[in-house]
Amino acid sequence: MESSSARSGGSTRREATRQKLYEAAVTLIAEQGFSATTVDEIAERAGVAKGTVYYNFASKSVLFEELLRHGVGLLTASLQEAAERTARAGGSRVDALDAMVRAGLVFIDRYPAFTQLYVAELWRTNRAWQSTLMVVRQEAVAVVEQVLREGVAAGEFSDEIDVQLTAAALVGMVLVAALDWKSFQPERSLDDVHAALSRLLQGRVSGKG
Amino acid sequence: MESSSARSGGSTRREATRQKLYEAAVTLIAEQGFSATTVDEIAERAGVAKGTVYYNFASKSVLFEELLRHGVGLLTASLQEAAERTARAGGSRVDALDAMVRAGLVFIDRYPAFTQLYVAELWRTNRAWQSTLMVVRQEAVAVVEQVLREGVAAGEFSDEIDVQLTAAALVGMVLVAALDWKSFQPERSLDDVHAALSRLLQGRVSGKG
DNA sequence: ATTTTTGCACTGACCAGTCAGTTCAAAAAC
DNA sequence: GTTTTTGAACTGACTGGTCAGTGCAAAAAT
Repeated sequence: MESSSARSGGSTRREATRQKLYEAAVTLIAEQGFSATTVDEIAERAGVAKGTVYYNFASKSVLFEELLRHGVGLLTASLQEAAERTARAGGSRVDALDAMVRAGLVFIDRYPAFTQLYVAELWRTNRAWQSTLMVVRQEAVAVVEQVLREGVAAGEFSDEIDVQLTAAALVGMVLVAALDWKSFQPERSLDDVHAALSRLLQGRVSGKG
Repeated sequence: MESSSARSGGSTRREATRQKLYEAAVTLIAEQGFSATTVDEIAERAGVAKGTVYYNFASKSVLFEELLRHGVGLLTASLQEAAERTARAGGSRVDALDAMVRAGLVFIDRYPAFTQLYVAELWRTNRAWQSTLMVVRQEAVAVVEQVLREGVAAGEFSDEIDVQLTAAALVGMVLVAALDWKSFQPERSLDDVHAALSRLLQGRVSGKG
C-alpha cells in the first residue's frame, strides 16, 4: 500500500502519531491508572498537542481500548507462534507449554508497562472497555487451553485436569512471577526466571531435585 | 477487645462506622478504581454523611490505605494459621502449601472485591500508598517463602528451587485461577477449584492421572 | 458533658472534550 | 516551473462540569 519514506496521499504520518500516543499512554496508565492519567499528560509525553489526541481517537476511553486490543493481539500472536513452532519441531505438549511460558516472559520483558496495566484492568467490572477486554483475553487464553486439550487427547496429560482452570492458573503463575521479577529483581536474566518456572511446571518442586 | 453490644468508654460506634465505610469503599473501588470513585459515592453507599468520612479518615487516600492494610492483614493471618495448623497436625510441607492454597481460595471467596482491588494496585508505581502496600505484601508472601525454605531445609523440596520466584508463582497461580473462577464460573464449588489446583501443584498434570 | 454524626453550602483546582484557526506538502492550474 | 488551491493533520486557548476537601451549627448518641 504505502512505504513510510516517500509517500503521497496516504496516512503514514497519522500512524506514527498514533504509535507515539500508544507509547505515551501505556506507561502513564500503568503507573497511575486510567482515571488518574490526564489527556494533557499523554499529549505532552507524546510531544503532541491535546487536539491531536482527539483528532486521532474519539475519546480517552477509545484510545485506551485500542491500546488494549493492540497489546493483547501481540501477546496472542506470540503464544500461538511458540506453540506452532514447538509442534513443527516435533516437541511434546509439555515442550509447547514450556515454550509458551518463555514467550510470555519475553513479552512481559519487552512490554512490562502494558502487562501491568492489563492485569490491573482485567477483573474490573462496569468499565467502558470491559467487553473488548473480555474478547481479547479469551483469544489469548484459548491458545493455552488448546494445547492442554490436545495434550489430554494425546494422553500426555491426565484427562482429569480442568482445562479452563489449569490454563488460568498457568497464566497466573507466569504473570505474577514475571511482574515480581520486573518489580523486585530486574537484574535477573530471562533464562534464569524461565528455568525456575520450568522446574515448577514440571513438578520438580516437591520431590528433591 | 470489645463487644459490639454493650461497650463503655471506648469508641465502638466509631469502629462500626469505619467498618461500613470500608465495605462501601472496597466494592466501589474494585469496580471503578480509586480515582473514578468519589467520596460522595462511598458515603452514600455506606449510608453516612460526607462529613463523617472526614471525621473518621484524614483523606480519601488514607481511607484506602487503611483498607489495604486491614485486608492484607486478614489474608496474612489466615495463611499463617493454615501453615501452623498443618504443622501441628504433623503434615508435610506439601500439605502446608496445599492448606495455604485452600486458605487463599477461602479468602478470595469471602472477599472477592478486595482481592480484585489489591491485584489492580499491586504493581503500580508512584502512588501515595505504594510503600504501605509493599510492606503488607511482603508480610503475606513471607509466609509462603518461609514454608518453602523449611521444606528445602528438611529435604522435602529440591534445594535448587528459587524460593522468592516460586512463592510469587504459587501466589499468582492461586490468585489468577481464583479470580477467573469468581468472574467466569462462579457456580463451581471451592472444593472443586481446590482439587484442580492441588493437582497442578503436585505435578499431576504432565504424566497421565 | 462529651463524642460522634448530620446536612449542606461553598471553594478552588483540575480535567475531558471542543473549536476556530494554522501549517504544509502534494495536486491542480496556468 | 511557478503560482494557487486543497485538505488532512495539528494546535492550544477555552468551556462546562466535576470533585476533594472545608466549615459549621444543630442534632443524636453515649
